[in-house]
Amino acid sequence: MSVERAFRASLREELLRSGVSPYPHRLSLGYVPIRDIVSNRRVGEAVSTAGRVASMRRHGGLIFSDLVDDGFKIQLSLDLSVVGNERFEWFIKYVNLGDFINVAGDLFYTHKGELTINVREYCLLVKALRSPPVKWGHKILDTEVRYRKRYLDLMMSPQVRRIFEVRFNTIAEIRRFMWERGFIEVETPILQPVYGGATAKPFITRVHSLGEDWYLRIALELYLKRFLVGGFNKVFEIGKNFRNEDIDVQHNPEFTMMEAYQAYVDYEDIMRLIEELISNVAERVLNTTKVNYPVGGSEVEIDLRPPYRRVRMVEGLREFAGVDVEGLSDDEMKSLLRKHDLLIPGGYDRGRAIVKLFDKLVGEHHLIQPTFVMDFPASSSPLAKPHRTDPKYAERFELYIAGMELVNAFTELNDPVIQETYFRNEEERRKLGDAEAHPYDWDFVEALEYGMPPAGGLGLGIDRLVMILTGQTSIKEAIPFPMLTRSM
RNA sequence: GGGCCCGUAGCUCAGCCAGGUAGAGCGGCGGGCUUUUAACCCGUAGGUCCCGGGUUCAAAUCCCGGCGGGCCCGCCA
Repeated sequence: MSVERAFRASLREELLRSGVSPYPHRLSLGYVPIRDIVSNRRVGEAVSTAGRVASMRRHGGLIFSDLVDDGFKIQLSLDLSVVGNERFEWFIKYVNLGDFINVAGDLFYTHKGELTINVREYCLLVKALRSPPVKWGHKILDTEVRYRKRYLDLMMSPQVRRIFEVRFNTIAEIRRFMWERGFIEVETPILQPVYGGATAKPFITRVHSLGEDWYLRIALELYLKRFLVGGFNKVFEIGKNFRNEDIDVQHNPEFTMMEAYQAYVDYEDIMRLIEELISNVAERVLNTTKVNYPVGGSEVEIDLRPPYRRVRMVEGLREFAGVDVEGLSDDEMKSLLRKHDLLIPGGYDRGRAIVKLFDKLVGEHHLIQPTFVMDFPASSSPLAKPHRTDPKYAERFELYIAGMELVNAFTELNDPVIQETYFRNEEERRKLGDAEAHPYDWDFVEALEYGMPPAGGLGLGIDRLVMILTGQTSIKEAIPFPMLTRSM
């Protein structure tokens, strides 16, 4: 490596001495994207383009080379009899794999039928001091290198590039969908004096000018609801959340959520909104609502077309685990928890116990096709409105796909007195050892006291949606620069 | 927090079990070759064997500790 780098650095020096810039400011030969050239083949026509030299195959006085530009590739041929001896030799001496060049020439098809630019002129644009780690189109296999130096992963592998094209198209389509339905995209603070909107451990950061420790947000929820109080009826935000918890195949400490809140609707309306959103986005991004996803070692076809199955949490436990929690006494619940090695931080609570059992016995294993799990126990949902027919439950649901939780949504709690009670309960649980209990947010309660319209809201994990749409089982594959330990 | 696997050339890996001169292919560089596309042929350079300690005449190899990565479980939305 160091030998090769030194060699290329010496070429750079030679170029500078000879008055040729190894990093010119502008393209001297013009530029049409390779994407446009290959999609609009006009054989015989003169074209100019630019890109990275991805391969070279020399046959005496003829060099075939592949030029890659913005994910598209075209073959060049450099013919000694066309460019002349001097420019031919210069190319061999000074142009290496990984360099960027600007070329002008004529389009033709080779004997093998490949569209090729017969180069008349060329110009070096960038002298790369390091060569590409693998041949273009081949995957780097060392996962650590792929994550730490994602630019190489993107550079070398069209499949990896494709994942991120899907990711950013997905975000664009979500945005378009929400705008089309009249939602306004807003911004809320990432740095917050009180975190909230989810149960998670936060990152703490120092605000020097205030002399205070603040938090990086763990959710968007409480500030978006303040928009509802302020009179906005339909708002959404796409942004990063930060949760100071474990890193694994479904969790990255920094991850992307879309949250949306709509006045005058309930969680039933939100279910329909989500069905439309996800199927619409899949259709737009993939041209299909059917995706293949590995589940338990084999590919399963998942159909994102509505309607999605709706199942109450207690019914799910009955159907998939054979447990009728509504018929169990607290003592029976506790022994069931013990049997499955489940602990409840902050002490036993019937609602939380039901959720624990559901997560353990049902969640990942059974909910492969899109399924709304409805009606969580009220005590597990301090920001959701109690159920209209049974206040032991909350009007809350989660959407599961491929065993992953993608969406969490409620009919939003807008009674400030109940909200205050829930916050107090959470504070009590915190004192009893539940580090992830929801903090008390006085200002939010005060906002509710001014009146928040009845509303439905949702949070969608975008990284996980991208995993589903691209068939990836690790969230690191769906995040461009996933979090890894600093050192290498 | 627990378990399993991995770390050797730019890349992919062999060598480790059973200690004795650091290897191959690809890539790089030099040469040859005017229709190749994982081009081909000849030659050649390239090493902190993840780090530290121990055992030994001798450690990539055995032992201990650490670091980094992957996966599974626990915890967690």
